[in-house]
Amino acid sequence: MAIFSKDFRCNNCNLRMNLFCYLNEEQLEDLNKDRFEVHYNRGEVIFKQGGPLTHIVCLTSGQAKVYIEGQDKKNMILKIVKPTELVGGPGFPVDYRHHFTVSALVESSACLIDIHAFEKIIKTSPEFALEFIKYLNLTTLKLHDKLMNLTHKQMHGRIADALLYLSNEIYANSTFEVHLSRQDVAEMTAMTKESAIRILKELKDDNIIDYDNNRFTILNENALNQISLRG
Amino acid sequence: MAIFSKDFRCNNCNLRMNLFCYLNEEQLEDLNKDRFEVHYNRGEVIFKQGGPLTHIVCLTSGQAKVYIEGQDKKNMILKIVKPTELVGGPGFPVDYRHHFTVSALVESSACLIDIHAFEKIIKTSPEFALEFIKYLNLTTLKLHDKLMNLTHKQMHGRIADALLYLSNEIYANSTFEVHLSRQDVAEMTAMTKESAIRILKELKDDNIIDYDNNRFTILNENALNQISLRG
DNA sequence: CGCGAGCTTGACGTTGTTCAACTAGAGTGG
DNA sequence: CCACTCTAGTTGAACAACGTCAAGCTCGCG
Repeated sequence: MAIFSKDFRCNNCNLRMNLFCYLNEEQLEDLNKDRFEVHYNRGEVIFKQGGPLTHIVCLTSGQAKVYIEGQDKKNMILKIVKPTELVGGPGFPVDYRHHFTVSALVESSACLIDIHAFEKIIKTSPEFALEFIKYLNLTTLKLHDKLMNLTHKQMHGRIADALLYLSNEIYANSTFEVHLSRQDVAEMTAMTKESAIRILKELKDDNIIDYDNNRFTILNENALNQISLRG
Repeated sequence: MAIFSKDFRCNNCNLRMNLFCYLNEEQLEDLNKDRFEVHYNRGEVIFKQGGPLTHIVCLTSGQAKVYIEGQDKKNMILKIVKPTELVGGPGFPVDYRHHFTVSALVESSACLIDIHAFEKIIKTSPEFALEFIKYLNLTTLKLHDKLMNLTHKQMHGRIADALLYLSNEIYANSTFEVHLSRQDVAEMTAMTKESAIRILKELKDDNIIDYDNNRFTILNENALNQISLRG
């Protein structure tokens, strides 16, 4: 893969996040020194909740799930990330620890940027800092949405949200094959896997969606939107 | 109040948030030009969800509630703010609109800083920018907590959380008089006011808390912590 | 062929909401 | 001063939503 070639550098990286377009050549060159690529197999942990936040991660290929590990195996999937999304970690610069776990859903690779180099860039590029603040606030807005949806909607609405999220934001297609287990779907929607299965089946019986194993098709997006809205 | 005196300026403001200690005299002087105080009566809206984000607000006296207005009057109180907390608004610099409403729970006053002046400070002071990022990430971490608590705990645990929050973080006292209605308590804990009332009564019957009207006393903090942990 | 992991289904009990009724206190107008 | 109304608080009963538990299923793999 080109990304692993010897003369590959941030400057000519076409996988770099749009956030980094606020940096000049020199800054990118600087950044290039303190980054490296890592390859992950399916299921492998990219970074772990509670572990030290030494690098900012930018997914360059594959797909990963970001989740908080609660007590009694009660996890909560915050989002799915795809290239070339940054996975910062809110521990920066609070306690320099990770507050969620990220694990690869498929074979993936990621660009790891040294946290101090990242901090230096923020300090030297005000435009970058502002853009990073924008990114953080966007994340907060999505969290607000998630909070409202998960606490105020009942299961049908929550499953509808999850399906629309996958279809629209992750796969950009009404048919898609997920790399998530039923348990994962449950952890996205704050319910038990049994409930998730039941609601999915109901939606299938009502001809709103169809699926076979992990291959889903949204047959009636309007109906799904209605269910999402009604809660 | 001294804060309204004519020669009152950011430089000698003892109400200024610790965030601003990263600014020098000149920057504070600059900031001083683009700020002003506003006084609010109980119940008045300081800024409104959906409205334009023209100023960053820093509460200088009183107390306010920050809440998202959902459909069908299903609101969610995100937090209570007290002096001298900043209430930024995640719309900055995303869409320059407010994404939650802030209203005064008691007579309050706030320092309103022009959003462009604030943006300018971020661009001119890297230390301030980094500190602001830290503040944003702390907010995100608290949101994660809230998300986990509200989705994975049942009502007793959620009420316990709310009481501990008020006692420890807002009033710093085991006895406190809230300016919240039962409906507000319900909106903090994502349940109906009937349920909130029932759980509060149960806790009172079990001698874990006591209350008369809006004056609460935590009698057995250990028990409350246990309830919070058990979910 | 047997094993284990993930998936599925049904029965059942618990949790939490809804609805309706009742109470207390604060304001309002005659 | 007394109705009257309005709002917030409270309670109980009925009901729906959701989780738990247990059983059976499928499929890939050794």
